[in-house]
Amino acid sequence: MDDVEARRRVIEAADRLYYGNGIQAVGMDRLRTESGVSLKRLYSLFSSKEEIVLGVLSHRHQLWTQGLEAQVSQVGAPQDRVLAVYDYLAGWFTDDTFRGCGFINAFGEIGTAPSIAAAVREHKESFQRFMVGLVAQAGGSAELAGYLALLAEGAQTTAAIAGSPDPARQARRAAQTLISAELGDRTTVTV
Amino acid sequence: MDDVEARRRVIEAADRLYYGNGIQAVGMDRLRTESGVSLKRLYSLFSSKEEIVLGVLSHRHQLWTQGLEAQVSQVGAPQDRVLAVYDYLAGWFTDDTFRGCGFINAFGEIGTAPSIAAAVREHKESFQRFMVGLVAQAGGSAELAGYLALLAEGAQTTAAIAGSPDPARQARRAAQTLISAELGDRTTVTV
DNA sequence: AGCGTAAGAGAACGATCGTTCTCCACAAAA
DNA sequence: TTTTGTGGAGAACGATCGTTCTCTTACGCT
Repeated sequence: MDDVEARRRVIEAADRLYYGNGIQAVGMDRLRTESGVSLKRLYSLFSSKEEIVLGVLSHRHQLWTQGLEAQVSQVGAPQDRVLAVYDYLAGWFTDDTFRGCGFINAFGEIGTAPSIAAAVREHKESFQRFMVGLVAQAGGSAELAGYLALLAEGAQTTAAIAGSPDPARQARRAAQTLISAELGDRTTVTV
Repeated sequence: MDDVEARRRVIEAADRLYYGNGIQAVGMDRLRTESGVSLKRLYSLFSSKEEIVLGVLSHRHQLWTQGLEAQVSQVGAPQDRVLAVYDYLAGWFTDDTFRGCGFINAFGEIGTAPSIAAAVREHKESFQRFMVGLVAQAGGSAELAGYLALLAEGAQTTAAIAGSPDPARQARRAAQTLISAELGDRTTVTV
């Protein structure tokens, strides 16, 4: 097993364990057992647990971004591409391992560590930028994109706590209303 | 110091420490030191740390509810009473100890404990009911109330992570748009 | 074959976790 | 004054934390 493969196994196991149980609740011994990577190797690949957490967040950011872009790319009409964000959320919320946004959870638990707080902030800023671009393609303002991002964030926490995927559809309908209010209804082409 | 006063000191210290540092990061020794209540007394007042966390959540629920109702009660016009929710958030977000919603944080960190998850769920359901009532007074639907609750939830996490109180005002403007879309603009009386 | 070295398993380290127990001081009752 | 008992301070408990170290095995090189 080379270093690349070992890192992959560690990050994958850590992501699953930290996300499902909380970060502090999972010790290095458990991570060793479930990743199959010895403690010595773990500490040669990562300098500390905090580095592993940062690696997990980076990995999660990639998965999120790729999944989101894949969902959006399946849709053509600019306004529907914006709404596809909430369809992506709806699919995620029905995953039975769903337990809210891993970044928000990490921030609440160990956001006092500056490097963790920074990683979470960057992820959320990246999502904001993504929404601004997507909304701009539909002719909408950055202000509108901010509203739609708030709805997406609210849907994530509400779905996690209520244990229901419904907030995704609810957020989608609210987004439709906000888009229509700024842009008018463009489901039929106007010239 | 009677039991009532001792409980008050424990809950107050625990709330401050857990909210500011995360729950698992604060041990019973620190809680003993900062509350001034001995470990023996602590365990005669509460059967376990989990009971203390539940007490903190209950206390936080009371503070939140009272503060919210106080803010809303200062306003007369039904639509403005709805918007006062976001003014309450704006005030909270500027508190320099603000670190997001304590319930969301607790859920992410130790939501695997059923009693904690239940307490968080009840708090959020209570807020949903509050919004439904408030929106109904303005002639709005439960569906609209759901949208406005999502905005409030999203504003809390976004403000915490971005470290800015601005999402409160952003959510307020989005809420205004959603209210106008369902009810029309009622800032001047229409007959 | 003999030697050097990297990596494995997991014991060990000091610290701290939640919880319990011991010991002592002081106040009320006899 | 002596006895009894309640509650405080904090030591102690076993477990587990993140991290390091030891010991052993096994493989590459000459």
